Amino acid sequence: MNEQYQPQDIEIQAQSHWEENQSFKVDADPNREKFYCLSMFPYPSGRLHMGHVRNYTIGDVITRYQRMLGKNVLQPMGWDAFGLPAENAAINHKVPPAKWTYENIDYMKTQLKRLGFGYDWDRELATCHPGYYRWEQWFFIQLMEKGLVYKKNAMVNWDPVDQTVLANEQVIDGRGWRSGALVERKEIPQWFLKITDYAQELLDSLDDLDGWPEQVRTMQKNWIGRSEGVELSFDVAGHGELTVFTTRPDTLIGVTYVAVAPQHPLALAAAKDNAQLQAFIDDCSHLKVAEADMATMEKKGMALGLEATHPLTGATVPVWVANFVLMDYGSGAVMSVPGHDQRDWEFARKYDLPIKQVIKPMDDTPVDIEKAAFTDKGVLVNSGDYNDMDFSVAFQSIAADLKAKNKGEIQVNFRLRDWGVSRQRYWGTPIPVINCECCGALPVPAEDLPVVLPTDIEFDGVGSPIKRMPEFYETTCPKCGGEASRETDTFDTFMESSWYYARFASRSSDDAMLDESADYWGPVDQYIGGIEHAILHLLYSRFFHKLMRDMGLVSSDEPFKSLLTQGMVLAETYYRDEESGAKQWFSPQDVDVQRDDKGRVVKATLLSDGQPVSPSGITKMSKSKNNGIDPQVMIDRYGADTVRLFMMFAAPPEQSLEWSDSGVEGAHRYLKRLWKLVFDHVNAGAVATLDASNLDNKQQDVRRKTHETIAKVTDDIDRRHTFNTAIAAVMELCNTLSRSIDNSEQGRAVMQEGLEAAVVLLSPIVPHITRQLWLALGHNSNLLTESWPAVDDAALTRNSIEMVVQVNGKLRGKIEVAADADRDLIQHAALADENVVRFTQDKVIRKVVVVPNKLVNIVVSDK
RNA sequence: GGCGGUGUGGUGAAAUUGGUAUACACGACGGAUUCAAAAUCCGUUGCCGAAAGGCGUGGCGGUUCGAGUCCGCCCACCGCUACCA
Repeated sequence: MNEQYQPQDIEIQAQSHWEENQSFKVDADPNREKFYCLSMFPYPSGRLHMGHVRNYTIGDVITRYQRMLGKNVLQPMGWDAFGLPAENAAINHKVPPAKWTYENIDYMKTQLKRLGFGYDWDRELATCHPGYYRWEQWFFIQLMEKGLVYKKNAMVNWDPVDQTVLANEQVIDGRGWRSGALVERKEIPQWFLKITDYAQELLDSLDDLDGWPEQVRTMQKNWIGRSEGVELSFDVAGHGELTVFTTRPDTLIGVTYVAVAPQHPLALAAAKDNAQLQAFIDDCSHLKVAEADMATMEKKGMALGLEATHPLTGATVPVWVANFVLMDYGSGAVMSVPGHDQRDWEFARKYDLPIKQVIKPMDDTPVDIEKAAFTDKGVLVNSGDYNDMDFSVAFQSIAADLKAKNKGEIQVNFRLRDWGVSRQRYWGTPIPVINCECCGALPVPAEDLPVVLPTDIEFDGVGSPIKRMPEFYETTCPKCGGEASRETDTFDTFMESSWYYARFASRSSDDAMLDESADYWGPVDQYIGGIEHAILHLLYSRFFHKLMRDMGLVSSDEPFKSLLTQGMVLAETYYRDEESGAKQWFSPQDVDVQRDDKGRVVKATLLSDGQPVSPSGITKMSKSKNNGIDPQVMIDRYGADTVRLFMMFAAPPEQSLEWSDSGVEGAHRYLKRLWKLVFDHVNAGAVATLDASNLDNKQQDVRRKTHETIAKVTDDIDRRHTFNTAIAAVMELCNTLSRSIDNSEQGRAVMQEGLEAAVVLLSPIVPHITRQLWLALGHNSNLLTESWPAVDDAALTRNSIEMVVQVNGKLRGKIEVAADADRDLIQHAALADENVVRFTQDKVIRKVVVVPNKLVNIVVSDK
């Protein structure tokens, strides 16, 4: 054993050993318990970032731990390879997206291997490979045939200069990011998947996902947004019926106007001979199609000059157009009750529309409807026959009256909208559809799949190149044989990431999307990824899984049994103001920080010129703030184990993690100390067999610490996933061991047991150094499959326990009592404690609370 | 705007079921070693106070023998918001 810890040598050695022995290759084996551990696959952006390192370290730790429990463990890795950044890179660097993507994959793969992650690389996949996306095309065709797919017009952000559709992130302050042109909203035909058909099931089965964080389930529940209400219609003179949905039919008598979306047929019709109205509608077309922007913009509207007849009272109310009503959602129209809805109230105030109170509080507290809307449920007033009814009675009787008049009925509504999967982009899976003038939109016949995306192209950012490639889109109709053209839109990349977990399990299936091993490995036992995916990716995957189930491809109901959502990786930011007024951002690694004698930061200067820079807080590592730390630099400097250890130690996985150079050095220092501790022990010669019944008190204390640590670390890794406290516990054990050097025969045996425990417990986190230390401690077995250490309960027993004594809740003393002491004895000892007496002697003792094994609280008051 | 989360020493954090607030680290300070520095090792380190003791988990209030933890209101910051992945 080398006296110096040399991470670069031992890590490369360990990694080639694993590679040569195919240590992480697995096959389905029905006789063994399986465990499928999956981390969200990366987008191949160029280099790994710290968020990847964190995500994949967590996954690797869990994988290695589960393997040591004796399970058949699968941990695959692949590439979410389609997407917008490849198109941006193509524009900026004049590299075709495919070439750029595959080069990135090659580089990032070497990085993942250098970090020691135990993946079964035989299962690697890239979603941009036709062998992968052909099954997605096949699946879409099955969905078309089952009627789960339809085409309709939907809104996009349109750049009139670049003649292209923009993603929300490409719209900056209402303008196209490249052209600077004012972005317009435009309706174009797009494909949709009927996720709303599964809304109820997606909601119901959330209750079964007890391995998911409560917050993610809540977010999904709110996103699906089931509500019970009434769909009803108003007659609009000369235009027929206008349908609206409301969850508050009890307020129906309080309707003072109705509002429609700017793109609503009623608004468009009214604008034909009203230039002002047309201008307003045009103005509304310069809005981003993002929910956040819609919700925070100024609420504006205009009267259409149309009147709607109230379905119950027969009164007429004006019809308005309002910019906050969404055409894509519901019927594109809402009824407005300014008295009992805050947004309606503000709108009514702004445009002088009447506000009518029809609900009062249950307890008759006065309400001033002139100051704000009263939005709570209550009792009806000013509502004729419905007066004095409470919410649920009013709900039912108004719904019944509407039904009797054939004007409405009770309906369940979901906030969830169908999933628009068309993207007007090049770098994605071609939608396998042929458009024929005679026969309409038809699926590409299964035997013609895949529809391969041409990769030998020039990409200039003005539209998608395949829209200009007749050799791609010109084809014949599979039905009539006439001239037809292919769809040139591609799929939303969420399509690829919605089923990759299942494909990993049946990676070798050549003639089907999935084979029977999808059911051996699935569902995923532990899924790990960023919290930012809490809604969309995780909901779409759950939807896809149910679609695949209903097609007989898998038998489980849900794709991911347990979910761990990891926090972001943050770093300090530093900047200088430039003359242009812009900020220049400096990498934290180029900045020197000076502290006062309390350790507070007083000054930051740039290493290169010694001049000051301004700190600007801690934010997510990003290119724009130049505060990303390259994992590769850290691996080269300290080794993979140090990076892994720091990542796991700095914060619990679900919280955000702040990068700290000195924290990394601390992690490295600890590994050096551990190495030295083992080296000194091994160097002192052979070790006798442990005789647990023949130890002195100190040896028993050390041994107890060893077994307490095994219990704590097992619980932390297995149940809590708090790797930071697991590491802290092993550090404590090492501190105890290094302070208790005992060269007696049994002292050395206790040390051997303690060091072996530390090495095995840490092995999932720092697999390279522990492999070497395991060998040094005299083992030639494979640490990867060594069984996880068991707690010896006998080692945990104590003769006496320390208990805390409080007086009125304040700590006043500590007492040592026998482990089996009864309540009276404990109380007696507590009251007799010298310091406790000082605080009780002039007082009256009101009560004594004894909490076994913990504390005694003596409640006193003045005489 | 909506939904979800976070807030504890100089810093990252710990306290798992309402029971000793600050484990484990980082930083800082003091010391040993060294020609010197780095590295390493040892010690001190929540705040106020000479001490006794008091105060202290974003703020205000409540429940309890006892609250970082439970309840109510408020503040600040972060994530998602349907075409970023």
